[in-house]
Amino acid sequence: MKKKIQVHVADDHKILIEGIIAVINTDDDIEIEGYSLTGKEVIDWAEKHRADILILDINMPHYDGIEVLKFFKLKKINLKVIILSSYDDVKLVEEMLSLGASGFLSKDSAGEHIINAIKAVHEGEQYFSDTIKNNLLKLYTGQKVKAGERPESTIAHSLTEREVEVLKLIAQEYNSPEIADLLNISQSTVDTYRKSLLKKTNVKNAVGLAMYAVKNKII
Amino acid sequence: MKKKIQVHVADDHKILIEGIIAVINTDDDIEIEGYSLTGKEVIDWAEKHRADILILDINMPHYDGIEVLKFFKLKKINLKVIILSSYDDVKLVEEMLSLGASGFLSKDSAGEHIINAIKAVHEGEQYFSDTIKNNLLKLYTGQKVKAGERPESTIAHSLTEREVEVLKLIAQEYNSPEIADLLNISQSTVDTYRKSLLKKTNVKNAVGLAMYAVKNKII
DNA sequence: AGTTGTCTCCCCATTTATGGGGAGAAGAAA
DNA sequence: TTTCTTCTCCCCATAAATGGGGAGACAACT
Repeated sequence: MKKKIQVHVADDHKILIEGIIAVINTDDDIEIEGYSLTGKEVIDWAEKHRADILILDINMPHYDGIEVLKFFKLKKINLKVIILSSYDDVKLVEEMLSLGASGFLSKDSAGEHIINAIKAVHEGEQYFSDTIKNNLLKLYTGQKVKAGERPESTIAHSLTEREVEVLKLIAQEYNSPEIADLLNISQSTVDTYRKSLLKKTNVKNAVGLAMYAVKNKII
Repeated sequence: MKKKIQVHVADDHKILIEGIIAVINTDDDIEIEGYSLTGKEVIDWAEKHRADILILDINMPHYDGIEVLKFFKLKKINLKVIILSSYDDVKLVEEMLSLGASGFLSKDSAGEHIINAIKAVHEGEQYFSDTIKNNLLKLYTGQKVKAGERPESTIAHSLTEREVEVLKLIAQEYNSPEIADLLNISQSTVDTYRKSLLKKTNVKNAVGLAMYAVKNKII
């Protein structure tokens, strides 16, 4: 008998985990190795255990999916990861690809796609659910992409370190005088960063910057 | 044979719906009437169909759970609703209670609780999952609550409809002149709403308002 | 040696936002 | 009827944010 594909599931919503387990149990080639409810649990698990595939939610308490992927990269843990993302997370696909993710499943997609994703990724392929593919298309329309090239990132336009620092503080309701004080620079400098942040992120005002920070998980 | 309890499920994540259906199918007294993937679908469904219990996610595209409840109230649709909430939504419990919700299930809780919740609510009781109860306790610690009285809301201080409208627009990067134009009111009025929003939500500035809107799923 | 990027600071001006107050009209609730 | 809430608008003033420009110091890279 062929060895079954071992799958570990990480999501903070237990009901969703139960759903995935229920779906996976309908397939004879795959079995659940276990599950984790927080990013920390995933990291702890990964240090002592192994599975063929990890299904990973991005948005979890106590270390989110991105941090988990970074940890794997740092520790050179080689594990095939399928990202389970909600519609908002699509913009992070590139970052997650570069961090070693192999597949992307939208939570909107039907459970049956999980099976296909697991099998494809297990064979070494990449897998993107239709919803994700459509959202990616929307995101990149207007950008010409030559074959073999990756499109330029539309987001996180290489903000500099200092800009990110200022952005974080703006998103935490600090105003310019306060930020100047916290970073030990003049208010003029802070205002200069505000201007460059507005240009680079292409938003209208501080509220836009805060929303940008949220969407790009900068805070 | 006793008639089974008919349940309709509304959530934008199909996998989660499948999980709930799988759990519910383990119980002989309950059966799934159908499901909806957006708030709009729920409203359309409610106009023509009926079930005993609706399990409703708060955070959905195209009319969120709150709006669905408001619609029910407006149309005097009498349907027992169990809210399926993620950890962030707890602060909205009071608002949803006043809108007629009968139960609150955390997505963190195990699937078995769904069965208990459905049966309790069907008997006319209220049901709160432990996670929700704990979070509510945290929220209200420090406030003395006399028996029989409802604690005063610490947040979401019953923002008025108009305030919520303005808040949504602020969180979408509109400034006061633009909001005045969009709502056909004077800029003075918009600024009055800004002030009352700042007081009620206890944040420092427009960025804080936007973050409040995000946290409370108002946008 | 020259270019480029980042960090730092300043000038100017205008527009927005914030903070305090008051107040009328309409409707709901007590 | 009186009270309360909500929505609407205004006055005042100061603080903050935005938009344009320039510019020096320093490190890294070509």
